[in-house]
Amino acid sequence: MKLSWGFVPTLKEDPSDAIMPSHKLMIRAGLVRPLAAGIYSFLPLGWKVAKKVMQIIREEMDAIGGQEFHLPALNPIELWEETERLRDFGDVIFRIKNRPLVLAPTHEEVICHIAKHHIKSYKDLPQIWYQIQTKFRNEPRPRSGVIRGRQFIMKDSYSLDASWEGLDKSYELHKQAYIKIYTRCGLKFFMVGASTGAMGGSASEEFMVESQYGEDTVVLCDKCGYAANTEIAQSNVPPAKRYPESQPLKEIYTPNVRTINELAQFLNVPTEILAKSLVYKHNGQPVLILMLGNDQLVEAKLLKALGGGEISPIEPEELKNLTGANAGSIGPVGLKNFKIIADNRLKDANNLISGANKDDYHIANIDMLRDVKVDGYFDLRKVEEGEPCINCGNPLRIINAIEIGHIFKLGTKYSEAMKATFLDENGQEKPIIMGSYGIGVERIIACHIEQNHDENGIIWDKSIAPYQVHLISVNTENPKVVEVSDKLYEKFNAEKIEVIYDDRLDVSPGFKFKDADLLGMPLQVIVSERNLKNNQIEIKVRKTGERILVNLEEVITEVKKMLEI
RNA sequence: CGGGGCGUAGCGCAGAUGGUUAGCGCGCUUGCCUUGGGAGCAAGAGGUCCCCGGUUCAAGUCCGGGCGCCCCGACCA
Repeated sequence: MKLSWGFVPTLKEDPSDAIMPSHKLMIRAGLVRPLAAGIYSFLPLGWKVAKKVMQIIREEMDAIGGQEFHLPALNPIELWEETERLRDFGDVIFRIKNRPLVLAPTHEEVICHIAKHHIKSYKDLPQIWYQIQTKFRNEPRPRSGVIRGRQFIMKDSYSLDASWEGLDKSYELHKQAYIKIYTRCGLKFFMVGASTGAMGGSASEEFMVESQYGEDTVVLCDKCGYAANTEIAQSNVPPAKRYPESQPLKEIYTPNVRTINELAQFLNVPTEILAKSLVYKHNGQPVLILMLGNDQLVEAKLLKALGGGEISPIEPEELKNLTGANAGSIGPVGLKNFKIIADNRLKDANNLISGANKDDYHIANIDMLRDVKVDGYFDLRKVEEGEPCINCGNPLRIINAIEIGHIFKLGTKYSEAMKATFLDENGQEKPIIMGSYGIGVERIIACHIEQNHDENGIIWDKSIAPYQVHLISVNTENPKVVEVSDKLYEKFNAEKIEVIYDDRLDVSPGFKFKDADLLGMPLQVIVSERNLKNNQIEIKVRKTGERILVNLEEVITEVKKMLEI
């Protein structure tokens, strides 16, 4: 491609509303343009990168026996009612106004629909079906350029198995394929245990890229390798104590004390004997949640403990009506018509202090066994930096990360709901056992740029660079330079080396160099008057800045060597 | 969905207390000139000042409403 006619609109200045380097650079280098919030147009250069990423994904999915589909983005709304996900997704699902259709945010339903009609026997299994397709999600807040959009490209695949062992195998195949895909795309990444969320299922893992801009927080142990999303992460923090003797309950006057810290200070006691009460509504019913001290509640854990459904913090007014007290004075003792669950750290503890359900009063010496009717203990707390690792005791680290892939063992949630069954060896009807696996294509591109850029621009890995070579002619007033450059361009093309050629006659050398660094092709081949005098051509490595001079006749050979092709 | 910010030329922005013909840099067009790190000179083109309504002799500017975009939070399959 020649820049004299190619559409590569580069920008000298950063777009004002971009924060992340990848967002700025994708726009400045002419890869994408915003159309609306969370909606981007891919321009030729960006689309070329996307196609390379998709090709890598395709090759690795094919290698594990995946079969590529192309499923419709428009789905009948009934399909989504069958699995109740129309309700579960809520406003996130785009609905079509003039037909009973929705824009699919993912494709478990369609896969099940096909499987239901065509998978009849255990002999038809296993299957791995995948597609690379545009997904639609009405995100409440798109952000970070292409990283969270309302429309995005996703590789989604689905495994269909006759047994749980089969699912394990399909899951493992995907895990290995994903490792290869991200490695080939030149990403530094890691895996964490993750929450299955509303997708359901028994287990899931996420592929993560460390980034200060990441929307996820993950807990890492540098010693034993423990890694988990904070949505499920646990640590080895000590539980609250159980003293030999439980003191009698005692009401204490605590004027204007609202928070745990204020309470600890007011009573001059450690936070480890204080039980914090939170009230949520679960499917419309109030639930009291007891946490130790200043422990933070993880809503994903709470949702899991409650078995799914809808949860939200209770409104202050309703809280007052139900308990007679305001937040800050709520407690488990004497509370009626509330489901009460507690964090594991509080199990069997005694001599605790919590709210009295009366403003400005707390109750001391609460014994979880004697005074509280607990409906269950669960891990509900957020792990904090420096707490001992659950496996080895080493202090844990907490970092932000961007999720670039997620793999789920779904089980039979969808096949049961949609009656996608098969006959097993004994002629018994069984639901198909499913797995679901996703990769965000734009996120791979954005994360690659996050990890590979400098103050001048992008530094592409050759595996997904739009072009391998950026050919530059400087001193175009010299006909010899133009002639040699043109010939080199033809030669690169003949040799099937992808080349973008800055053949513009009216652009100064400095401008071309800046553009080349911004676009970030792995090698720059520079044809100039001063080097041509000695029959030499300059090759610059974008990543290292290293420059070498080679004889004109050796350029192609040298470039091939440097690109290892 | 809560909180904050912004909306003026393709992009980045300036336009106190309302007051002529709305500016600046970059980019764009034409000409001259220039060619190793985003050159220079000259002449140009380009505007629904986000939209609707109001106040006023007069609104980019003040008031009301709406829309859009960004950021923080909530949510995130």
